[in-house]
Amino acid sequence: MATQSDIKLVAEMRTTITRLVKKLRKHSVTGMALSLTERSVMELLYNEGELLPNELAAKEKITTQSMSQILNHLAELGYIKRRSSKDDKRKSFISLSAKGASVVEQVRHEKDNWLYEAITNACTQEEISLLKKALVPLNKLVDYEDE
Amino acid sequence: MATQSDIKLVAEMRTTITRLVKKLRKHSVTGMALSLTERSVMELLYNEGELLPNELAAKEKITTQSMSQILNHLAELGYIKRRSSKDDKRKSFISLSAKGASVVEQVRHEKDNWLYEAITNACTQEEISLLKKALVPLNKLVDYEDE
DNA sequence: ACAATTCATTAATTTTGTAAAGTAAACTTA
DNA sequence: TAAGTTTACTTTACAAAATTAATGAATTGT
Repeated sequence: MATQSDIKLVAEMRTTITRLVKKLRKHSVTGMALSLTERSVMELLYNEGELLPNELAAKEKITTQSMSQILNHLAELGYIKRRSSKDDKRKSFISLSAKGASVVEQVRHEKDNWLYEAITNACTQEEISLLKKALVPLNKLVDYEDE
Repeated sequence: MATQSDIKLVAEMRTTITRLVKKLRKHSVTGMALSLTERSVMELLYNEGELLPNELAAKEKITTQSMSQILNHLAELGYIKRRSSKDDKRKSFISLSAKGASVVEQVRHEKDNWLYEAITNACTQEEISLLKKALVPLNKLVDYEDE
C-alpha cells in the first residue's frame, strides 16, 4: 500500500541524491581532470578487468555514445587500452593501462578526499554502518527496470 | 582510523550516487518540464514557505546565478511568486503560487512515479526502512563543510 | 558623500549528457 | 554467395544544467 510515509521518503530521497551529487562533483577535482562518471568507469575496469564499451555504458547508466566519448578521453590520458577481439572485430575490449591502474590506487588512498572526510567526520560509527547497509537497496534502485 | 572497509564504502557510495542520479533524471519526465533541481526547489518552497534566492541556492548546492535561472523558468510557468522586501529592496522573497502548490501535491501523488515504483517493487520492507534511516547520514554529507 | 559590500540578475562558457547518422563487421536467408 | 539486416562502436551535432564573469541596484560603514 502507498503510505504517506513512503511518499515522503520518495521525495526526500530524490532531493537528497540530487543535492549530494552536486557536492560530489564540486569536490571531485582532486588533481586529475576526471568527471564522476569517468572516475566510476576507471574503478569499474579496475575491479572487473576487461569490459566492452557496451557493458560499461549499461553499468554506468549512460548511452554507448557517451561512453565512446569518455573512452576517448581516458585513452588520450593514457589510462586505458583497447584490444580488438579476434573472433568479432567489431568488439573492442577495454582495460586499464598500468598508468590507469596506478591512478585508481593513488586516488583511493588520497587523504584529501572530500567524501572520505565527510563520512568519517560528519557521521557516527552507527551511521557509517547504516550507509554501508543502505548501499544494497540503493544499488537495487540503480538496476531497477533495466531488464 | 582509515579502515580498508571505509575506503571501499567511499568508492561505492560515489559510484552508486553517480549512477542513481542518472536513473532519476532519465525517469523524471513525468509530464512536466522540470529538472530535478527545479522539482526540489518547488518542494523546498512547499515545505518552508517563503525563502530568498540566496537561501534556496545554498540549500540546493548551486550558485545564486543558477538559482536565478531556475526561478526565471518557474516564474514563466507561473509556479512561483516574487515579493520584494520593504526594508531591503534588493531582496525578493520567493514563494509558491497556488498553481505551483497544486503541482507539488499532484506530482507527489502521481502513481507513475519511477522512484516510488522502484522503491516499493525492488526493496523489501526492511530495506525501505533502512533507506529511511540512511537519509539522516546522507543529509549530513549534503551539508558537510558548508560553514 | 563615497567606498565597499550584498543581493540578484544577465551573459558567456563549460560540463555532461542525448539523439541522429555513419562505418564496418557479422549474421540471416534464400 | 550475395542482399538485406542486425550489432558494435564512433563521430557529429545539439541540448540541459550547471559554472564563472560582468552588471546593476540597494545597503552599510566611515
